[in-house]
Amino acid sequence: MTEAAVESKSQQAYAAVKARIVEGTYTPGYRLVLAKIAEDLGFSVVPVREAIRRLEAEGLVKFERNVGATVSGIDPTEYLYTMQTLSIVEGAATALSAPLIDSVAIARARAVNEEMRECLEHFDPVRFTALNQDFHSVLFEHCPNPHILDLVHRGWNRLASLRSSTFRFVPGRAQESVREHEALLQLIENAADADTIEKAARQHRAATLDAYLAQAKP
Amino acid sequence: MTEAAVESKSQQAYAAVKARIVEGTYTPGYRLVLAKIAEDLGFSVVPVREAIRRLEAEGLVKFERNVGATVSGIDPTEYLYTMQTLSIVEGAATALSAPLIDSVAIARARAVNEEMRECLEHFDPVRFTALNQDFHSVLFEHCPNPHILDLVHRGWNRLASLRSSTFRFVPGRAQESVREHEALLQLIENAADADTIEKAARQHRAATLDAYLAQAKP
DNA sequence: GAGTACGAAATCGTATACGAAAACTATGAC
DNA sequence: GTCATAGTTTTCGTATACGATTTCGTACTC
Repeated sequence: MTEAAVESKSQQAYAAVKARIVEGTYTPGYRLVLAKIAEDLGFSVVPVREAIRRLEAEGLVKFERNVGATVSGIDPTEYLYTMQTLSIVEGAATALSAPLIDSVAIARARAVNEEMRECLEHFDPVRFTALNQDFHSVLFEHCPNPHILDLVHRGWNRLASLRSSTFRFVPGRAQESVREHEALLQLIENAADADTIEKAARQHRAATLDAYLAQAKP
Repeated sequence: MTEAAVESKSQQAYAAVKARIVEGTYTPGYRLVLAKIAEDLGFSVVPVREAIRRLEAEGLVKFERNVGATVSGIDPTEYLYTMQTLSIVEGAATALSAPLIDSVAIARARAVNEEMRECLEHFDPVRFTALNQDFHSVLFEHCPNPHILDLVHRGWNRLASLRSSTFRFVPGRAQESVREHEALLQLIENAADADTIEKAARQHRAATLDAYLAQAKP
């Protein structure tokens, strides 16, 4: 079992840079200099370049010809686009998954949601965010269409790069979110029709966007 | 006006290979050898490799470590995933665009659809397919969310690589499609509510998938 | 004749190198 | 003090080169 299956360097570079973006080491606007990253990782620039372009395709970085790459993010318009798209694909993913979710998974999701409620009391927004992803991951884990699941994950990644920005935290929204989770679980338990579930899931995401917009406007 | 704005070679390579896939020169399963393509284009392998990886990210080619790239496609399961996803994103794109479509665009779309009907009489499936894209492009051209539009285009590209396969042509489906287009235009003209339009657009794509499945099963 | 082992060829993955474009800096004119 | 300009530096884009891995063909064994 000498099983190597070493990742290619470009793959490693991809994972490394992505991690730094998602965890917030590289914040939006950060200039990604190929040579510098290559040196950090001990690779040459070629695999690093490949990694960066892949991240560009996923929307995590912005690449400008002969200038270089920067961590993308920020722009409220972009946030709107991403949330709107997520609303749609998450709605679809939930509706497609719902009939395949068994009572065990429901119980698991409910436990996660309960923990989220506790996070609110102890004011732990970081853990709350992580649990929120867990919650939805449980719902989606049997999604029959991997393409849609992939789109969901891409959206999450984009949002992750904005984590510490002002976008995420709107007063009162978190409490509402926990309530919506429970309502969603009940719809799934009761085998509500796909349309109803899709609409509820879509609304769940849309409400977060609306809360942000309402706060941002005035 | 010496306006140069030369495309980068990797960009040219991307466009060239993509075109060959979409137009059917490289059919699914075709082995894309970096060195060979590079020689054809007169570039070195580096930009070609970059282009191929970009196409991989879009799902047009499949890349295997230390082995190489092949034009992807075929698999009925993959077709199902793609069509299902397209159904969702096209539905959303149509619903979002509908309020922004003016009567001029409607007339244009209707003219295209009329031409599609004529194609059926002269049995010109190639032109029919092209016009079909034109039709939907008119509907989407003012789509307020570029992310969603991008997803639509990605789906189209995937399907394009399957063009000459059995997937596309199901007896009678084309006639139905033209009728559905007209119905869709009327919904938009009458400013039907977003839900109705979304459902109709979604169904339009789903029906093609269903027709294929019904034919494939028995 | 089928299957295995080994060697040659093909192809990929990555490093290094260098020309080209952009960004920065310093200098000078007004 | 501001703007324009020329020179320097940084960083990217691509070519070339070579080691690593896989594939293919051939010979050999049973």
